[in-house]
Parts: sequence; C-alpha cells; structure tokens
Amino acid sequence: MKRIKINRLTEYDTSLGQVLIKGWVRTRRDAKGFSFMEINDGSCLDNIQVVADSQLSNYTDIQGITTGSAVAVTGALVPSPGKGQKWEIQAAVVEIISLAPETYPLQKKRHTDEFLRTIAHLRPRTNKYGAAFRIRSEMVQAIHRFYREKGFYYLTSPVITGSDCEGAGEMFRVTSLDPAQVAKQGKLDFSKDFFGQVANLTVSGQLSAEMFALALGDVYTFGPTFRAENSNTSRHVAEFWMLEPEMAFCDLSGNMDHGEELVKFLVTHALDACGRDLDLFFKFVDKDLPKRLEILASKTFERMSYTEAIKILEKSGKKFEYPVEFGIDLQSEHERFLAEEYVKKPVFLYDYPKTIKPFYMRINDDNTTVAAVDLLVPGIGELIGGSQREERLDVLESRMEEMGMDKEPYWWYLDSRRYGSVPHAGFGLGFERFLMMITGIKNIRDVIPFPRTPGSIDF
RNA sequence: UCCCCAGUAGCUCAGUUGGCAGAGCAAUUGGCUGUUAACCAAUGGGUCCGCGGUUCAAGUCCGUGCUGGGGAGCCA
Repeated sequence: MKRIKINRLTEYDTSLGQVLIKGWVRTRRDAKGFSFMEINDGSCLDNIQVVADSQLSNYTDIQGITTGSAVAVTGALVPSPGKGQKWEIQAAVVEIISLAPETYPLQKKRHTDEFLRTIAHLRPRTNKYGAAFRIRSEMVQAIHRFYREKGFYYLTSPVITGSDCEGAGEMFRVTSLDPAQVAKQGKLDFSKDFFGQVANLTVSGQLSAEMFALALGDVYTFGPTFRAENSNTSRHVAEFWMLEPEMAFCDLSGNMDHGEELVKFLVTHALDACGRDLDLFFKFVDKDLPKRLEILASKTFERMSYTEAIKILEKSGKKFEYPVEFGIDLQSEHERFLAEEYVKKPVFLYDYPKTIKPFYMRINDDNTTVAAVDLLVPGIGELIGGSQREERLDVLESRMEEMGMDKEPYWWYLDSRRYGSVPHAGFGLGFERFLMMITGIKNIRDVIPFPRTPGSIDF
C-alpha cells in the first residue's frame, strides 16, 4: 500500500478505506481495550489519532510505544467519536519502526526556546519549530516563484571571494595553509595559499549580481552569506541567507517599487499558503502579528528622504540617547520612532549622506547625498538595504579615490562602467529577519536550522 | 566588544539571617478510564556551572572564569 501523508489525509471529507501512514508518536494514552496514539509525520502541524484495539496481535508491544518512537500504521480513516479531532485511524496493523528510549528529551509539555536551542537537532520535531521551518521552506520557494514570474534570472554567486572589497563587515578567511606550519614560520604567505592570494567567504553577492544584471537584465542572488562580526544580539548570526535582486535600467524609485511588491507578494503568499502554521504564531508567539502582516500586505509603504526624517526627528521633541543632526547614521531608537510612532507602517528612507554610505552608491545632484534606500518595518527594524548604483565611470573612480581605495582589485567592476554602462539598482533582504517578521519569532537563532554565532557552532 | 540579569533533579523553578537539598511537570512501576498536554498512587533521580577564597559551617558571602538571556554598537 502506498503511504499517504497526514496533510493530505485531513483534506478528505468522507471515510476512506485502508490507508498507510508513517510518522512519529507525539503521545500515547491507554484506555480499557484501546491505546490512543497521536502521530505526526512533519507534513503539517496536525497529528492524526490512531486507535489501536487490544485485539491486535502485537498489542503488548504497542503498549510499550513511547513518545518519539517511529511507527507505520495501516487502517481505515473513520470519523472520530471522541472530541478534539474529526478523523482517526482504526488501526489494522501497527508496525513499530523504532522505539525512543525514556531519555528522549522532548516532553509533551512546552519547552523554552533556550533549551530547544541546545537540542537544535530535535527541535524541528516540536509544533512551533516544525511550523517555523515549513514556513521557511515555503518562503524560499515563493521567492523563486516571484522572480521567475517577473522574468528575473537566478544567479548563483560565488561563496568564496578573492577580495574583501564588498565592505560589509569582517570576513571569514578561507585558507588551505596548515596552521601549525604557519605558526612555526610566524608569518602568512598567501602566495603559497590555495588561490595564490587572500580568499574569504562572501559577505554579499551584490558585485557579482551587478555584472550579471548588466548582461541578463534582471537577476537575483539568494544564498548564504557570512559575517565574522562579534555581534551578540538576537538579530545577528555569522551565517545567514540574503536575497539580492539587481535590475538594469532601474533607478531608486523603481528599486523601492520592487521592494514593496516583493514584500507584499511574500506576505500575501504566506497568509495564503501557510495559514495553519501561521495560526500557531498568531495564537502563541505574537498577538500583534496578524495586524502587522495585514498592514504589510495592504497598506502602501511610506517614502521619506533622510533629510526629511532628520527634520521630523529634530521636531519630535523626543529625547534621544544619540543626538540628531544631518550626517549621523540613524540609530535603532531613531528608526524605531520613525517607523513605529511617526508613520506607523513600513517606510522607505532614501537619499542618505554620502559620508556614511559605501562607494558604489550613486551620487545625487546635490553632491552630498547618495541614492541609498532602507526599508524600516515597525517592530522589526531594517528589512531591506539597497541603492541605485553609480554607473558613471568618472564619478565612481573619483569617489573611490576620495575614499582612499585601491582601484586595481576592482578592474573588472570598473569594466562594467566602461562598456555599456546603464543605470541600475538593487538591494539586499536578510531572509532570517524577514522570517522573524512573518512568524513573530524574536530571536534570529530560532528561524535558522542550525545557527552559527560567536563561540557556537554545534550541530 | 560594552552594560545589565541568570546558572539548583531530564524540564520549569523555589530555597528566608550562612546551619540536614525542595516543588510541579517529565521518567519508572501499579491502578482507572473512547482517551485529548488524560487522571490517581507509589518509586527512583543532585558535580547546587567550574576554580579559588572567607567561615566551626557556603546553594547562600567574596574573587575569577565559563555558559545562557536581554540591551547597545556593528549590520542584514
């Protein structure tokens, strides 16, 4: 008999003949003449109740089935006479695939997130984490679908890069040199290293994406990125996934249009496709979540220039820990005030001072700001950071000189401005932060399967 | 990296002025029951985070290290 998954089973509205399910026992209760088992197979949040009659030949063994054990059950899907579930399976055969000993760490009761992090290999077996990781999978596929439908090409940008030029933070070094040898010699000779020069894990696929946008038109990269920053917060991990669209013949305004369309599509899709799993987060994780998702899906995002934002902050009468003046990099408290108290919905801030932004962002006509944009979401903070890129070779080169950069390693990047340069723009969206927004989960370590943070790389 | 808080049974926690190590849940065993995070009873279970110090005596006080959490910075 062909196995059927529980998420399909619950779609039926009439009794079925014999079905075969396979899964893990969440709980088992004995009654007189019966044993009741809740089986979950990971396909959805719901368990299916199996009723095993004492007439079954292996009933004694069935009574020894523990929480966490794996079973295969053949039986008829029938309406349940008990309360709490519509259907149950009247077992004809219960095959015990493997028993979990009493050391199985997951209780039927709720566990803390901190404890579950110490057993990250088992936490997807819980309701909450099972739901979170099904939603994560659904969102990955929705991203690909969105871009496919818009005619973007998917660029798999390299994970190992030869330059540290992306300027987005500390990098992890990649080397095949023997640390013991290096220690003995007391110096590093990268010309002897695998690549003949310094190599690092990528901090961004943007520069690659720009090259391909100027060839294939609209592209996106979506993959792991790495930051060796010693950041110990609930919003940072050393390895995370980033989505980076890059569009040729696109300006800053088009970039914002695209960001808004993307976020709205993904939120709408989540509400549509993950309703059952999302309900768990609505009920038990974040009571404000339904309202926040509703706003994201339906309300037009605000757009405000940095200069305007500074004026609003100055006039707010609020006492900020970090004083406000033109030229500062906005702090968490400033961003929170703007998104949560002032506009009360997602807001794009654009045209930041060039002094606080990287070299590749396009200089505006005022020669003091650049065409940068951040999307601030209430309760979340910065979700998207992007810019229109500087496409004018002479302007780009003089900016790099101004910033004291060595142009030589960027010869290929500058080539793109030399041959058929066009206006183009793009942004980065932190996928885990997006998932925090969708689920209401407060710690980034809980939306990624096996989090990597300073001092911690178990699993 | 900085500031704050915490670490006691498998889990969540209590532990008074320094004086015999506790509860609930889980586990095990038995009972009851178309059960619903079942229920009732009994039993087992401890490097009180590590190291050092003060003291007749330290889970409790002091120093230090480690781990976890919250916040800040950096950023996505």
